Amino acid sequence: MTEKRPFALQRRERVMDELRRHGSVRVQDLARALGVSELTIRRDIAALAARGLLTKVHGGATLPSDLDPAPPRRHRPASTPFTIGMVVPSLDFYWPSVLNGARTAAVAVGVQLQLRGSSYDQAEDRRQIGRLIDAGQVQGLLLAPNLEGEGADEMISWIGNLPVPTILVERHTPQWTPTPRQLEWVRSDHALGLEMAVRHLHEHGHRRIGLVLSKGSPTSAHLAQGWLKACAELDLPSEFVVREDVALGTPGHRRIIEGILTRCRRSRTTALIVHSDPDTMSVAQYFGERGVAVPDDMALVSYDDEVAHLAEPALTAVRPAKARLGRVAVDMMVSRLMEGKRLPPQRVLILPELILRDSSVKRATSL
Amino acid sequence: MTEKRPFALQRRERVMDELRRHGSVRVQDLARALGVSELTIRRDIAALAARGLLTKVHGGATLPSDLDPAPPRRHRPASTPFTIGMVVPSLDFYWPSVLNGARTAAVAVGVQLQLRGSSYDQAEDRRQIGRLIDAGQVQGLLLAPNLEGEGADEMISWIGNLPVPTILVERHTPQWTPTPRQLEWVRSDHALGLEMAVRHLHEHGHRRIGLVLSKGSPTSAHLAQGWLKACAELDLPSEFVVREDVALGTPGHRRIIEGILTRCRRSRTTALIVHSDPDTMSVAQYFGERGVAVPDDMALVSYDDEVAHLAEPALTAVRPAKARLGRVAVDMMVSRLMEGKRLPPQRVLILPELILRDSSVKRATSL
DNA sequence: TCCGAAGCGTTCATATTCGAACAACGAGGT
DNA sequence: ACCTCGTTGTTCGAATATGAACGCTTCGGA
Repeated sequence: MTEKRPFALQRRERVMDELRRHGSVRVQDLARALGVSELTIRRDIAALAARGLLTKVHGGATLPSDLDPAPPRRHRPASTPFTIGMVVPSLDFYWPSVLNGARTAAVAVGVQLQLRGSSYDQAEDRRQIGRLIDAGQVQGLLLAPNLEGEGADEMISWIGNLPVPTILVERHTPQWTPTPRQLEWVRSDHALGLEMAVRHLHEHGHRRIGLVLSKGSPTSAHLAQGWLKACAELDLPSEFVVREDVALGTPGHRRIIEGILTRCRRSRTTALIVHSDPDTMSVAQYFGERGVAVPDDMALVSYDDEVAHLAEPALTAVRPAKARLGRVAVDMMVSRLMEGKRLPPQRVLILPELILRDSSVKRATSL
Repeated sequence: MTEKRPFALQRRERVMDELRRHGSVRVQDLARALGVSELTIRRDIAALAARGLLTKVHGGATLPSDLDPAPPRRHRPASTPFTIGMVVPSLDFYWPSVLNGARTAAVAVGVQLQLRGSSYDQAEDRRQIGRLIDAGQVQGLLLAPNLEGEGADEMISWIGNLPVPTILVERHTPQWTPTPRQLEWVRSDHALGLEMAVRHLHEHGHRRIGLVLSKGSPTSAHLAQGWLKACAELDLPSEFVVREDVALGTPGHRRIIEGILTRCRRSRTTALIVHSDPDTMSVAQYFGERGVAVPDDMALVSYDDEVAHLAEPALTAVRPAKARLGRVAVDMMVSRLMEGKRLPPQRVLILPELILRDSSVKRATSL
């Protein structure tokens, strides 16, 4: 069996990923987690530090800090001393990739990016945004606040009246917003992503398809919408929708998946689209245990391609272009800061991609 | 079956495929799997890396990563020998401003722009597009074809299969398009523009508003849609819609306007939104002749701010950001040409602006 | 202030991978 | 038939990635 050790670059990506998630990393932990010597990790960290992507500290590394005694020798024409604030609801799910793209873009155009983690809670969103504003350091804001439920309208109008330009990321508003200027946003077209998944399965003969949505996610609404649209257009039954988290850690997930399996059998459903890779992997695993072969007995498509390629079989997945999202957001903000109000508001949809792997169609070509 | 070794191109497809599936590939595995020498695989990887489709690492390759120490070619400031073709349906109405923006952007980034005028006719569109393709001079196309009526679906799939990347301008498609890649577009959010006009009038007390749409324009559909949406949201009657051209040159325009006036009086309509400046001016003029004061007896908002400021009184108007549109289209195409397929498809809405002048509200400040 | 331990980085060793140079091969064109 | 051009394979010295050893540095408590 071939050594299944990740490449150096992947290791470094992992370092940056851990950093974004936890703000700091320890050499020891990483060495253990990746199964390499500490020295190797140190070398990785040194390389990343040399490019100003992190700050080396005794025992590990942290996010780049201005207090870093070794200043990054980036010879960028820092002609735009802008600082952009960014508030995202989570630092360990979905958003790290977005931040990655944002950071890269920021470095490329020479602006600072100031990050705040929030939660999926409106009060917390406002607190974090308020902190950034009050500090007076940021000239623009990229926000992904919670815009569901009660306070949505008020939140929108609050955001629209902030003293600095604002762009929503992965959020959208009613078409018209009661703000001095119409709010701008950039978001993934999740509805289209789901539609792509449905059409892919339809093309391969599936006529009864199920949808498993995670419970709390703001994307669920878009996914459901795309689902309904696709089913209507293709003349498929659209009643099979489950709204449950079924990832491995969830209490009772086995019982829930068993329920899904039963329902699939009863309705002769031959394909499932599941939101979030961990959930899909959990489903795939349970199905495997119960003798349901993927993709032969049941085709699976995951939504949100983070770790789908690590599953066995590798999962076909819809991949929102998260890095691009972050990049476009930063670019838009920079344009706005440079051109000011002259620039008409703009709303951008980034289309996801469908990555074909092994969980939806039997491979024609074998290794 | 003969041991048929795949062609180089297929091999590279395979590399990319494997990459998408598993996130990384190693030279050894591929060489073994494809029955070629490692060097060959390395050469493939090098070629793909040069196009930015993957990141080379010791031992194999990974998906393009921002940590790539050898980043793709930064755009050469002087020598981007791209030529972008652009086909627009008219050279004397609406489109000149768009072309202006496109031309400016093209000059700014150093690409050629090759222009073709078409008509609002599908056959002519295809002929013009075909000519550009056949000449073999253009690397990308910005198109504004007629996508209404019968042949729309076929037109869309024809465009989606052209051998060069394509971006629709001021057009849109069904969310999902039956094309290898989802079509991209950039367009004005006319529906929102009209909604802004309605809300503006509503804010100033108007409760019975009329809409005059021009007959042949592809924007009419969007305007009608925004109209219905706004009226529904504001709880206004939405039945007053006229679809007639009423500009000064139109035969019978006085009779039509007289009809509109009568209808306004009967339904106690106090505000009109009229598509196209010349039509609005014509209405304003006729109303003036008939003793209907603008804005006191009748508020007017024009759609499409070309000459609205020249009217007397100056017309409040919704202004689609046409120059911006052209510029964004060119920028998008340049990104696509430089970054290739790596770039996920993108769809952009440019929001119009409402320009307040004298035809909709009595000026508070009187001289 | 000092001390021990954990962490760090230099140097060397080793396995692996890379790519330049040249040879071999095969498909088209003349 | 011949040539040419582009692709592929082989060989081999160079480059790279990693790890072990060992002395130096830094940290955090006494």
